[in-house]
Amino acid sequence: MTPAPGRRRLPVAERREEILQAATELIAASGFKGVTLEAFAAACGMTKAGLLHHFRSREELLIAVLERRDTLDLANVVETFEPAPDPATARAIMSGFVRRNLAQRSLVQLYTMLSAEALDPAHPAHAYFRTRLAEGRTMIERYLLAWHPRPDRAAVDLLAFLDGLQLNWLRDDGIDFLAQWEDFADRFFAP
Amino acid sequence: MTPAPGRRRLPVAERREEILQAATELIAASGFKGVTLEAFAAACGMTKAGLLHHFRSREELLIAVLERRDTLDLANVVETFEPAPDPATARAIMSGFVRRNLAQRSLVQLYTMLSAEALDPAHPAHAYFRTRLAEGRTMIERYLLAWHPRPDRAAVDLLAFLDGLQLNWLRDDGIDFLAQWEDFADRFFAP
DNA sequence: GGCGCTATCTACCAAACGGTAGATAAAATA
DNA sequence: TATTTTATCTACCGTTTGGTAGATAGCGCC
Repeated sequence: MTPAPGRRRLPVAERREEILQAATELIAASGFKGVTLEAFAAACGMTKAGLLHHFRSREELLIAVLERRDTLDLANVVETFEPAPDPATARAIMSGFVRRNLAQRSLVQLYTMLSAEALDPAHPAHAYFRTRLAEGRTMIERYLLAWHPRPDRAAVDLLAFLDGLQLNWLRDDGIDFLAQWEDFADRFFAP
Repeated sequence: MTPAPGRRRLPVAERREEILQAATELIAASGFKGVTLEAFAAACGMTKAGLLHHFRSREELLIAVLERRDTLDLANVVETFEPAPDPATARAIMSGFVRRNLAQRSLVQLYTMLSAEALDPAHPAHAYFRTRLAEGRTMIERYLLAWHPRPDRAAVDLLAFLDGLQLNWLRDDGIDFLAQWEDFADRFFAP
């Protein structure tokens, strides 16, 4: 990537971050199965061996990518749910969430591709996604949709629509994500 | 698979069909990238070389799998759309579609995993899914939802919800697909 | 029963893969 | 400047991969 004349030596934290960023983009583009160690390394101007000095295996790199996204993204969302909001606030919260996703297309694609790959029980991230997504749904059901007559059904409804809309938006960026969301929300949060 | 004592010789059409069925299930379980030629072959009790006698490459096998599903599944749906139905009929048609999908979980998983993999422009099935899904959406928009004030938006809404619900159902089969669908339909087809 | 066709097999190959071992060089410290 | 530390590299290994070449055997037809 950089026109390194020979060898570029970075402090550990910095190099790790650089690798994780590059890996995130690569996985977003081609899925985890679709990217080789060599490719991960080349993307930040190193060799396989150099990368493996920071992550002991390709699989460990994947886990690190996922955990990084968690710490970056989840922390500031949790407290938003206290106290349990009314419908209008819930809608506003979700709209904020939608808007943030809209601005991070490649990250959305990472999660979409990976979580589909990981439907296979043999996939290294299978367990991660199972628990991660179940937790997310429970949280939405308990806090965000506490006002709803059937929070369990509603949570599945909401997540299904958002997941599906993301998927279709990734396939065809002509889709007006925000407008579609507001349409849905009009019905979903109606009295 | 079969306890073939030595060598099992089948008529071409029969063998091709057997291979395609097995491949469909394997891809459904692990995605296309996740299954090797050897695995495809072994699943119907052959060797790689034997399989490659029927499909010249692994990629050609994938295309054949997709085209087979098209011919099996699409033909009898098209005429259902003539003439353009009213809302109640449209809902009934979609319910039928949902019910059929429910009965073919592994086929649904095949499409879900593959179409996510194929978000990568370098994927062998990328073009296939782009055109296939766009056509489907157009058809729904023009015929099935002709009665709707905004058929374009509605088509995206409907497909997004169904895709997302499928995805979540594959992740967690505790989800009551049919009930969720009827919930959604109550709102979607409301006056 | 003998013959031809071809579906299938055994054996192999080159390339790509994840990962390891040991050499090298860039900083930090003294 | 000399020494230590360690981030990075070069070179390699064993395995798995998609695919090929040529031998073998099951079936239809005379």
